[in-house]
Amino acid sequence: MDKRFIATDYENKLYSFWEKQGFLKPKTKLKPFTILMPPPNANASLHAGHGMYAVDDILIRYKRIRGFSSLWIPGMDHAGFETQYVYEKQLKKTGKSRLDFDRATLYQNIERFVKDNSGLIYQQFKRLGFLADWSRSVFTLDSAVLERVYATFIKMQTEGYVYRDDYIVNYCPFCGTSLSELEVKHVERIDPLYYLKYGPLVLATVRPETKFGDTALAVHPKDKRYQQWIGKTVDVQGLLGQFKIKVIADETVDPDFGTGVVKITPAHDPHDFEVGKRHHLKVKQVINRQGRLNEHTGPYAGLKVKIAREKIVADLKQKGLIERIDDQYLHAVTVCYKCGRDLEPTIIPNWFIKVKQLKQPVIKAIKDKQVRFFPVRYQKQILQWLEQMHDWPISRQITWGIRIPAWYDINQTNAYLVFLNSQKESVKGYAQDLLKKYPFSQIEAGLQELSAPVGSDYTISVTKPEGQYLQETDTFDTWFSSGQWPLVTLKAEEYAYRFPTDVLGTLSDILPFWVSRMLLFSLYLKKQVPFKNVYLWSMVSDSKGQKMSKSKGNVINPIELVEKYGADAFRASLLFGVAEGSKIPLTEEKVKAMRNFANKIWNIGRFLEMSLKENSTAVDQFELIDKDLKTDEAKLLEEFNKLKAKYQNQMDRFQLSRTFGEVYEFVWHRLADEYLEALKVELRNGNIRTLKLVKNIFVSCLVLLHPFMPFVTEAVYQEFEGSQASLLVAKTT
RNA sequence: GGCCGCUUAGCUCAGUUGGUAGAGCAACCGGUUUACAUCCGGUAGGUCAGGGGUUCAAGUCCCUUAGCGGCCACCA
Repeated sequence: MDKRFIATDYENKLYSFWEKQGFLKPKTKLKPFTILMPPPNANASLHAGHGMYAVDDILIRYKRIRGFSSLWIPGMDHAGFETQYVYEKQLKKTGKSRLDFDRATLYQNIERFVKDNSGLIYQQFKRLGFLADWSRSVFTLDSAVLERVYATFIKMQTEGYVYRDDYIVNYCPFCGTSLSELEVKHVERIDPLYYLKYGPLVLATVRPETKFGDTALAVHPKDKRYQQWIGKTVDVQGLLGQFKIKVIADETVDPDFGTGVVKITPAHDPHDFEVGKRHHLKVKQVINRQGRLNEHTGPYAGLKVKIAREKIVADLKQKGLIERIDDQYLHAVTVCYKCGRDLEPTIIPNWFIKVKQLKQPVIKAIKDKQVRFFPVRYQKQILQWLEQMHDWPISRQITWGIRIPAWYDINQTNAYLVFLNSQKESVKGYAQDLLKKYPFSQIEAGLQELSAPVGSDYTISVTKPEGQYLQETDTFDTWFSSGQWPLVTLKAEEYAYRFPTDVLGTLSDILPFWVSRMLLFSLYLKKQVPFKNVYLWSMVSDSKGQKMSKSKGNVINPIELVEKYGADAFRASLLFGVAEGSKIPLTEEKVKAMRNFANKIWNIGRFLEMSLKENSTAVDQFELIDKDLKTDEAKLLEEFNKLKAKYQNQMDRFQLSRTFGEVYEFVWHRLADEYLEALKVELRNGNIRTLKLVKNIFVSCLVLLHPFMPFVTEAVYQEFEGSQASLLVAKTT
């Protein structure tokens, strides 16, 4: 044995050994243990956060050693929004944009882009030693997944869970899609607050450019200052001339904000949209999806929001319609979590899932502990989130994803269409007008976008119906398909045996997006929870607890660490001394410390191997009986047995970090520092009585450590037992 | 504003039903005739955020204050 454990000499060799031995696949006819891997983005490469997938691997190996039929099924996610964003960024470098392509071509291009960039992450997972059954990998755009997603959608449609409605969504004009409430970020910002004169009243707003879409003014019903105006109509001098507007009373108006009077713009503000619904106000859109003012805004039509605002403010000032400006107004703005730009609340017809009934079984299952959360505090969080979950908008205005299988008869539906004509020019307009100028086939071939008004008839079908039908251009929200992950990864015949699966290990921040949706779909379609335990981990951060990001320049490339210190060291560093559910600071120092531990394990093995060899004749003849143990020997054995009992107990409760720490402590500071140091003296005196005992204890420790540090433990074990031996099937006490 | 969590050695953090504090890294002193210097032995360093309470005994339980963080809601 070498003086040191050189990880790179062993890792690839051992991994292919495990592969050849068939350890990536489960043994049948044993108690099942199943984990579904959270599918990483298909075009992703390994980042530090993926390191925590090691948690799954630890459990898979632990259970395998304990005699379970461990199965870890991997997969990849098409990650609609994320991927299209990355693709478009790259496209931009070539001077093009998605608008240069028809939908079908764009899809194909992204598909090729993903194909070219995928697969790398599995290679990197293998370097980390993951015992997943790669042959069973599922991609979220595989035909089996599509079938499942369509079938679910059709079932939901049939059972009345699907509807279309105009909805005010957070629309990102830059990314060209609406974002769910979970995908928006709130940032605090100082903006000017304008006090505008509306006839006899004055109101405060940060968005004067939406004034053309105002359909009411509102005050608090108990506000003494404005009682006389409630229900009345006031005459207002505006930029486009004189107009009348009604004053309404609504409880949600904060009398302390500004003057206590607010303008209601249902088309461009979520709160106003709700108020508008309550008071049956007109919805008047004045900003389009490109983030520009539209034809209802007179001279401002065509201007981008920010520029329009400046101009409008200037004109208002000139006309004396601004009372004052508070330029130190601190408020929260919703921005796109992806590109960081201001979102434009916009009315867009959307597809929705009614969740009121669907979520009830989920809440019940969680309360009944059919699913358990580790750490437990997340149980409360997900319950809180479910309680106030409202209807789920499942449509996204992006191309990369599963296209909603709804078809519109274009002669009956006056949909808004955008397509590229045969000269590759962009044409926009309503179907009825366009069909007079262009043949249907040209519209169909060049189609980029279709937006059918709410209430349009549609046909749900996986294939195109007979006639002049165009398919919905919206795709399903990524989580609509990945939410059905547990229902597309197992084979039909496995459900009786492996479902619900045992553990879902994933990042805590996708608890609402993913975990809750999987529960929802699974309980809806299978009447069962998809997994019994949810193990949540947090962000891997830098040494100061800050999130790694390119802009901060604190990104650590895990593969570099693996190359330098070994996969075991990297894995262990993410577990050692980390509280379950807390942030996981990753530092090179820590990886180094764990590399040292791997080396320690190696050298304990080396020492024992050398000692056994030197004294082989004496050792062979000597048998130590339990009752002959001296106090310190008995004590060591007792401590080890205690550790082992604790180990099992804690591992089953997912206290991985603590368990690992305790084994570390025992192996290094107890077994090596104390016992082996004492044993050295004995050996010098030719006393070999405990050598076998210590070796057995050490090998048992290797078993305990194996899930955490698979490579070094297996390497040492093979030094003892030969190159075909494996801890994964070792028979130890 | 609602719910949850955190505050322990210079840094990052452990500390399971309450029994006078630990690890890793960093620092200091000493030690290499071969298991490992990726090591061993030792030293220093904490009024366990502040205050109050329960108890024979509190880092650990209860109340409270402050600061930090997470989730949610609001934000015209």
